[in-house]
Amino acid sequence: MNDYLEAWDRRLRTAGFRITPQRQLVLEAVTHLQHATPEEILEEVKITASGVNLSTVYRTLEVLEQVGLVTHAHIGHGAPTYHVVDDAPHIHLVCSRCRKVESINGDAFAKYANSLETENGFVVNISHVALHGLCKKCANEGNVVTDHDH
Amino acid sequence: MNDYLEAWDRRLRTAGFRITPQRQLVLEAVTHLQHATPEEILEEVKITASGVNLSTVYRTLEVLEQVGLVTHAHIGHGAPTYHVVDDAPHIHLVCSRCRKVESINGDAFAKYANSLETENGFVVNISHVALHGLCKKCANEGNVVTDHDH
DNA sequence: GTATATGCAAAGGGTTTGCACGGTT
DNA sequence: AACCGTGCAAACCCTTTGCATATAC
Repeated sequence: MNDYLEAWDRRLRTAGFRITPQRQLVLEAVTHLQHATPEEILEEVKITASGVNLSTVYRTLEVLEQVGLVTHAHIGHGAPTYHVVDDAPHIHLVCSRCRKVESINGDAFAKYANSLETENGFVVNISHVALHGLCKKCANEGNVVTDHDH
Repeated sequence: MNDYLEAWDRRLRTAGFRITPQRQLVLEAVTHLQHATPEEILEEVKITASGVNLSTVYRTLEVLEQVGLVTHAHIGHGAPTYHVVDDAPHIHLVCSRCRKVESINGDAFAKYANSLETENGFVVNISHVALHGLCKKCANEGNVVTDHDH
């Protein structure tokens, strides 16, 4: 583990939140699943604690995000996906045609983000970035960028 | 005007779609409003044709996007915003704290996008890009990246 | 003991869909 | 005349909210 997870409870406490089994389980589920929607997180949590409610998952994710333990990105049409903040910084490439999602190293993007910060003062949340377009395979097959996506 | 708008009806026709008043009005509304949600587009369209239905706007936007006349980006929590494709390429910076949206020139981003294409084969739809983070003002004021946003 | 967190159920926003009618080709 | 596009209404998914109960502190 690492500082983030060792100290998850301290993070919550120092921000004035209470420690509950639900919060622990949701955080563990996000950590374990890597990129999961609230619904998927609920299913994971229910394996251990079947009584947990979806609205609790939503409220918990909001809290965990507030204290910086998790973040989310918008991939695909529907629900956002959550992941723990200390994952290796990465960005998401979402194919508008085949819907496949790739996670790629965020270092190159970070350079662009830094120039943005220097020139515009805007600080990008890199973990949140999802770029839409055509993956290698689809770009080679077709040409019209349909992009019905998300 | 320009090629895109002069030929909007040909674009549709050659793709096998029919020309209808609704499609013309929706395209005009998107052009005029610049970054508008389906709901906002409907209101604009209704000024001229009060009988038009929301579902028609959705279906029409899908068609217009398929033939490459419009595209959309995800800004804020809720509905996506649509804009015409021949707008000067730009990307959106969405502040997670104050919710303000800036549109900035997309040239610098395009360089990063090109490197992505070279190295990963992924072709980014630049008009679709929305980067989330903290705007200059909010970055200077606070520090915790809350990012409740969408 | 008190304030916060949870479960439940209902409501809400945004989007999609089935169907019959009307309009474009 | 044939087919596509539209309006309408219902259904759908995802998310939020009010309230009473339970729980962490």
